[in-house]
Amino acid sequence: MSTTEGTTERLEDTGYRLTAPRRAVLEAIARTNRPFTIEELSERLPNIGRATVFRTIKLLNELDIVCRVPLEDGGIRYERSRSGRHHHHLICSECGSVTEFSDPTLDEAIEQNAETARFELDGHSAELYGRCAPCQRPT
Amino acid sequence: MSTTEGTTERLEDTGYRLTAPRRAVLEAIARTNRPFTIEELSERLPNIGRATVFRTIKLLNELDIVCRVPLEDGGIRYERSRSGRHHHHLICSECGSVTEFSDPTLDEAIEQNAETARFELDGHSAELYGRCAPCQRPT
DNA sequence: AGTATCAGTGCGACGCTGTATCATTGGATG
DNA sequence: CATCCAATGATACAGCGTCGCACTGATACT
Repeated sequence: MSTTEGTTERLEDTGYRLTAPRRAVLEAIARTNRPFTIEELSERLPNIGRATVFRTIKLLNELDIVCRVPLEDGGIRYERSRSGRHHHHLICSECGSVTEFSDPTLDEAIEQNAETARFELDGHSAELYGRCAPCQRPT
Repeated sequence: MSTTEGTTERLEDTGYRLTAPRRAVLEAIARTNRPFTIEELSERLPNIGRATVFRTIKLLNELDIVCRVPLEDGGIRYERSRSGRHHHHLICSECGSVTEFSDPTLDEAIEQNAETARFELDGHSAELYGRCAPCQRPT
């Protein structure tokens, strides 16, 4: 729910319009607790054009309200960003759950490598694939 | 050139057939020094079916002979893997060059995070985006 | 060497994900 | 409440990759 709250002002402050479709997308996302594809989201919003859903998610991604989650197989899902800031993902291949984490040590290791290579770092991504704790229980 | 050499046996040893199209793809890759898209590769091999190029690259990727390079914009390029083993990428958004690097410290930081979250790690990816040293020269 | 077998190929159709176009609509502002 | 232009919806399109299927040719067996 806090997703919808703080966000409406975010949109306005950034000069974007708060329209009915955008509100609908935000609400749909707030009601979701698992990573979703655009297609899934679009199906749950039959009155909203597919293109608009794509456009809205792209926008929300730029505003760090949702984040892109690249899967191991090359697929893409999205999830509402809990922290709203830079982070990495633990992606469970069993149940599909995605957990965010931040780690200064990890970020520093990345920066260190860039520096060594005299590489001017703009951004980076790091995804961890495997099985989350609940999914490790014996079958 | 070493790409073609060691690889032919790799294919045979793994039970795959060494066919003319696969040889052609390997040679084309050996002649390339920059990351490529399948489409580019396919254009350079007009006698080889597009599907076959896809299939071959998929195979070579599994054998760690080429590696997938996910770009910042979501696009995918491939590059022949120099090390043939686990590594990360420095991806220049200016010239598109891709540099491999390995760093035990980085890998360890990743493993540490997985452990903390009681996450059973299968694999991970880390991509660094920015500008390589030559591209930082004043315009 | 001759032949049988089936992995690999080529072609074209298809599917999925995302974007472009463009006429229409409806928020924000004064 | 009138104006303006960002945003929308519908649809066509583009890119990337896979599928299905008939054919071929590399490998193994005799």
